[in-house]
Amino acid sequence: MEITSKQKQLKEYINRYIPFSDQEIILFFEFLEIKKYSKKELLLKTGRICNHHYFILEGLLRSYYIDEKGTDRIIQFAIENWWVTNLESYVRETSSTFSIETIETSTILSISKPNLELAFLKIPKLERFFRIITENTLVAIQRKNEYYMKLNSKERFETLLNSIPDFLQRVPMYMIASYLDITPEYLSEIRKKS
Amino acid sequence: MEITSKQKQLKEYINRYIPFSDQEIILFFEFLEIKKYSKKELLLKTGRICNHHYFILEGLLRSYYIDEKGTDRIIQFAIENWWVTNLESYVRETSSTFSIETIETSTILSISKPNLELAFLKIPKLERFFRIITENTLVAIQRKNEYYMKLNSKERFETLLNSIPDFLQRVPMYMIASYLDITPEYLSEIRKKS
DNA sequence: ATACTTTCTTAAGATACCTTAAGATTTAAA
DNA sequence: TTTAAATCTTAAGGTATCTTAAGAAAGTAT
Repeated sequence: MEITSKQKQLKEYINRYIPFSDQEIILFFEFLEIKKYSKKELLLKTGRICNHHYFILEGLLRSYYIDEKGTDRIIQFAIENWWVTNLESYVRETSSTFSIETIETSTILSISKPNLELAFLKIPKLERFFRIITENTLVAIQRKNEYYMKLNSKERFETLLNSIPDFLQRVPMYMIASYLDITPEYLSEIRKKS
Repeated sequence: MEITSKQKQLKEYINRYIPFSDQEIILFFEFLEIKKYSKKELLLKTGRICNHHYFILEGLLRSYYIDEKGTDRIIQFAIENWWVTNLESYVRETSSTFSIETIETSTILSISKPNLELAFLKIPKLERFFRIITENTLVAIQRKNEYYMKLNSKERFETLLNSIPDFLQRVPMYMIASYLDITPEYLSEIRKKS
């Protein structure tokens, strides 16, 4: 049986961490759903329980909440070949404190909690794989914290651009400001000085 | 075979997440080392590769680094029944960007990376257990981030005291200030106002 | 008990970043 | 092509928090 290009993309991603055969990918794919989203569609809404893991085949998402003043606060961006979820809400089955929304038109794979549990039984290697990507997520979050503590706004901005250069093209400045936890006005000043 | 009180403590902790029999605990214990540390001893030093997971049976630790101005910056405290490591350093085998040190006299279990891999083979359930505690760590870090973004210094201080009330007795103020990412002088002002 | 070290406080001046408000520019819609 | 919506910039005044420096209080060792 031939594998599709989307299956191939997922396989290449998984193979970074664990060897998976075409057979295993095809088997895993049966537990997944695929869906295309247009701009500004919600995958997860604040207040709901998150019961999926999402894998971005194509596109760009943001996780954010709206603070008491009504301002969007972006917690995280996510691009192609990233897994996204609200792990706290997923694991504890508590209502999510943030939303996940597309910034661009995006193609997303998703797996529900019951399906993931079934998949763990059918493909035991997956347990290890999900431990590893959870570890990686943790490392990424710790990195972000670290550079937040160590750097001032200007340095945070530069670090972000260095790590994902095409962000300037793909994400509006005011969203980058929100992610950096500064006002758009102040980001504008910072950029002027550079 | 009777289990020791330390084995019992670990068992009770693990049983919060996964059922483990006395037998399994005794088996797992063979992969662990136990050691007593006095105040201000290092478990992990900046620059070294972290190749252990640590479990605190008793005592209090901090993770911290020293910034370019020579000031200690505390990333995390950890108390009884917590696992501690530098996961990035452990997973990627890169040199650690922070140190882990005892604040109080502490009794610590540790497991080395090779031993943990062996233990995964002998006790497959452990793989799930470590996925779960990694998830929990991630949730805790995300929580901390969230309240850092949402709250001002005074509110952060109050939140910390509410979550771990005996911290005031166990940890000096200047360390709490460091953890809250403010100066001791400013923390002093905040507390005066309360 | 005395001296030494660690921890905590006070206060004045400095700075990073925010708020508000308005206008300029770019992008999308009719 | 014109209009409306979204995004970005500028500037003035304000606030949270820092820096420096010094002294007070508490804890520990001789």
